[in-house]
Amino acid sequence: MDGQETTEPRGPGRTRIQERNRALILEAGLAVFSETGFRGATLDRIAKSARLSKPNLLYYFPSKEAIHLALLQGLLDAWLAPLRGLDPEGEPVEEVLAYVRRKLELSRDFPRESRLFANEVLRGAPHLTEVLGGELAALVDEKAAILGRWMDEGRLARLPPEHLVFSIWALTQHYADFDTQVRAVLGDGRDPFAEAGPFLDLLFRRLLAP
Amino acid sequence: MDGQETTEPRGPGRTRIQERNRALILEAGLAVFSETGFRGATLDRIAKSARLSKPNLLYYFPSKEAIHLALLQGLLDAWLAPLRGLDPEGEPVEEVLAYVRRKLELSRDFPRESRLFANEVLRGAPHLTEVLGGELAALVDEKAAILGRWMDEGRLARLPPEHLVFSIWALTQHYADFDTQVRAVLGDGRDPFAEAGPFLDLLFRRLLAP
DNA sequence: GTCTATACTCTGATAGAC
DNA sequence: GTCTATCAGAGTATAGAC
Repeated sequence: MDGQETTEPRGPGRTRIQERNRALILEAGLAVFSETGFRGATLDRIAKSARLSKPNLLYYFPSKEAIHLALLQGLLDAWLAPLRGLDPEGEPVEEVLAYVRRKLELSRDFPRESRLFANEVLRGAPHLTEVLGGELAALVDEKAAILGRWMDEGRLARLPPEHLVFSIWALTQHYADFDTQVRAVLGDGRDPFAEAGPFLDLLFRRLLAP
Repeated sequence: MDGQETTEPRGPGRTRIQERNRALILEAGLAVFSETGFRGATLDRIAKSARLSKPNLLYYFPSKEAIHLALLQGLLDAWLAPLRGLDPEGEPVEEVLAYVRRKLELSRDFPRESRLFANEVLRGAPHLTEVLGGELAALVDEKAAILGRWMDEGRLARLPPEHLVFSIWALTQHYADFDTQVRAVLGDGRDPFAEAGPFLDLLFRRLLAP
């Protein structure tokens, strides 16, 4: 998700080369895993994409699974950041709209990360069970409580708060995960994300107006 | 999607056993492909699930790809039927709501089919390119025109019609494809689909009211 | 730190007996 | 129609030279 080795602090005892190669492998792994899922990905293709030999890959990561886990871990913070940013002190409708916008930007700017995540959840999320039931569920609970309070105060239309969150996830991620289908329907020359922005803005404004 | 060999017409020159085994293989293929995607699925697992030997599998289908293609083909009609059912003579809001309901029922009753489809589109839909750009795009164009007409007549809120369709797909399929995540957030003892029904009803009623 | 070579398993697919 | 046996290739991972 970034590549600045000069500013990024290095792990304990890691040389610049090691940092660089780890980054190369993660970048390659992201490309391959997001396309074919965990089981469909092969070390051969990751190695080729990273321009490293297969054994060299396994010098940096003990296994294929380790690469996958490292990617998912690194992804999660960035993925949950927009929801974390929902400010209980803010203006309700605008707060939710800002969340929708940030989430749509993630879909636009990091579609491979979105698909990596989608692939994992589709499988039943074997590498994410603890996170989904723990960190994620807790975060949604916390923010759902805020949304519920706003609804009680009449500052937001009454809706099941968790499903409101699901609807934001579904609508924004759809443009990354189903990109192929969206483009097939819209045809060439149209920009799905440019159209999705105003559409989702309008949708949630209508939905949430108290 | 069904199993009644007695009422279902048989293909040309197929015995009852052949029909039955083909159905067994497709059922097993659906289970495996929907979990791990095309590349992640193996003939071994499909064979085991169908309780047939691997060569016997390949007696009925010439290749792994053929099983996958047969599944996708069989799926598409059922998948597009709800949208086809959108009646230009009906009452606009109720027509769209009926479509949403039928689509959500598909997600609830055929989640594996939904995930099979999601897996394929996530990969870039190599086995569906013609269909997406052809049949699907044409159907959406046709129905988008109807929606646009209703909007012109002031019987439906003005929205980009294609994105309205995308939003229906995204919101209904989310409950099948991200079932793991939804359940992790909601916790045990809650029924995602029972809650999603009224929620989506409310959402689209608010969104579409002229 | 990186490579070649290789062990060993799994995978899709075929041959041929019954 | 179904099975056992088997193939060639791809898969993950390791050993060991440099």
